[in-house]
Amino acid sequence: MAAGISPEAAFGRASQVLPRSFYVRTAVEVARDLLGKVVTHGATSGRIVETEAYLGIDDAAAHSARGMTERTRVIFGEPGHAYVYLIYGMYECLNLVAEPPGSAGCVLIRALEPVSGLAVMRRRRPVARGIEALANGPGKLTLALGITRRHNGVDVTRGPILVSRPAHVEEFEIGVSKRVGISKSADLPLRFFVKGNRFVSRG
DNA sequence: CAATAGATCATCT
DNA sequence: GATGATCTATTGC
Repeated sequence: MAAGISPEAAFGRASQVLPRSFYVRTAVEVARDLLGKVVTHGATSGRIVETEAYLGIDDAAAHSARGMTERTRVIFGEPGHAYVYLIYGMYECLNLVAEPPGSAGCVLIRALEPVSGLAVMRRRRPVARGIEALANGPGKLTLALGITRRHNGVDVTRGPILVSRPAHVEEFEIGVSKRVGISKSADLPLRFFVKGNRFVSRG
């Protein structure tokens, strides 16, 4: 490599943290566009391969469906922040807030393809057999990345959790299906995933 | 393979 | 007092 040429210039583009404007769109647009992006926390990071959109209106499955409460406050707040909540008394789920302040709408991150910090992830998820199982579910990926309710409300354009567009983006097809594990508004096609990717939580 | 039960608790009714 | 945007182990085909 020639002197004076940065690695970024040599490879064409650097990894770049997604700006606030990325999140100021509908939850569906943000959910689709988050596929292929990378979530980083500390030494661990993973590529998003599965998401679900939760809407501000006409979506009974969304936590925001009954208006703002103490728990759902961040969903109504500034886009580009993390909404982390406890599910089934045991696991935590990571969401990214979409849409402008005042408008509810968020995206559940359902599965990651591990990118860095694999050894740390394995330590945090000793029951996982292969690397596919480290983060192929919403409760698993928060464990693997060390994300907890402490991170509820953090700004993912600033850290300690960051979401970026990787320097090298591979092409992929987007699959669409019903969301997983809900009983209300269950038939809406709001789950998006990288077609054929082995780290998706189900086919 | 599929189906099911148990773990465990903050939030909301 | 009931309800989950889940995961794992176990049981049954």
